[in-house]
Amino acid sequence: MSSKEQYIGQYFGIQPQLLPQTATFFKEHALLKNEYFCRQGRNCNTLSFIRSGALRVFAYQDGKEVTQWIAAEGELITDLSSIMFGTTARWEIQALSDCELYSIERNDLNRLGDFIPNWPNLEKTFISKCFLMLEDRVFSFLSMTAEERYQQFLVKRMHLFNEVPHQYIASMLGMTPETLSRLRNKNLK
Amino acid sequence: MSSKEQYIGQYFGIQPQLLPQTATFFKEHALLKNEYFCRQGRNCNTLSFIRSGALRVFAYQDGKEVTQWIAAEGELITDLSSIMFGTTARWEIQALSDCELYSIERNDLNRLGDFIPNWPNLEKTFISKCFLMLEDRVFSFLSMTAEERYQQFLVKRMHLFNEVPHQYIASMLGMTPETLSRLRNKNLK
DNA sequence: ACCGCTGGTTGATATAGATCAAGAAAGCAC
DNA sequence: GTGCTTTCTTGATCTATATCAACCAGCGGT
Repeated sequence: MSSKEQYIGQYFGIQPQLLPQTATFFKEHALLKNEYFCRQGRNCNTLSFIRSGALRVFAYQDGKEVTQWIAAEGELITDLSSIMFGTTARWEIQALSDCELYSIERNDLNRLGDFIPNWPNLEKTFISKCFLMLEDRVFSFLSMTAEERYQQFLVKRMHLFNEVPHQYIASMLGMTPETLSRLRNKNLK
Repeated sequence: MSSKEQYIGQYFGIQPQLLPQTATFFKEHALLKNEYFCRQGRNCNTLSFIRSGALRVFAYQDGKEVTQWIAAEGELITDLSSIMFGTTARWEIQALSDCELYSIERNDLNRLGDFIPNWPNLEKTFISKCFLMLEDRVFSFLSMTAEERYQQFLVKRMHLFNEVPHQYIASMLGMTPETLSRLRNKNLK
């Protein structure tokens, strides 16, 4: 089984015998560091598995960039609003390093249901899990201090510290780079 | 068309001719103030439209109640994890006032697809919208002050101020009741 | 009408985290 | 390797918001 089939199979839970056919819809595609996967206000018709590299999802607020999310190897990246509803993208998505992606276009995505019997359910399951993750994230802002959010991040996604600039991690956690730096320092001792 | 059919039709975008059949799955059911719709750690097998009243979704953190969300008339209430995946509920959900609900049980929900042709898609659309709402909420914590979140809440859901205790609104917005009180006071002048 | 309780307001003080500024380190191009 | 740019760290100060405490108002029950 190709690496591409493995990624797709794991993520969506597609039956092995359907994997080869499914995989043909996903094209390999590369992105150089700093290239944009998607621009706010334009259409984003692509959903991609990240085979290598990392991307950040952000938007401008009062002239500053606010990082909503960082996606890394083994995860999916897209602008959900655009891919689901055909609206213009809500987010800027930019490569933080050179990326290798397996990408499917919106019209092909909508055709997966033609031969994967329970596709709409798999899709529903996938989005539900994303929803639950965001629920946890909202709760973390309601109930945790910056330090606690940092600790939680350490446990869940420590590897990102070696892969992406810390300033973006800080923004994603809702703190300044200075605060993140001090927390790191404090926790080393 | 009954009020029940209207609620359901509006929310999920079900074709008019299927509405009567769909509506039979939703039972009217009442909840008294302070009664629990769902308890954390137990199963929550119900999804309900709120015909009247309001409920709050919360969890305990360090002995304190943290309000994740308040749902009011015209909205849906459930524990998504429990209803989707059959897990135990992540949240406590309690009636803030006497409530009239239109409720469907989990097994009936799963049977709607038998006669509503594009049901899985309608469900997917519904959850996607919830996801986008949470995305905005996360962004509000990353990029806005307590005062800005309050202002935004005023525009979107001002009516809740007359319906539920302010302390829960404060918690949901990520601030203390004292801060909310001061912001309200400041903005009246 | 009165009592109690829950929720809201107001003031005084404390503090987590932001901001501003300067320097150090780490990447990257040539 | 050298220099330039970007990122990270550290320190000093400031500020939004939390905390603590007291008081007040409204409402439901009797």
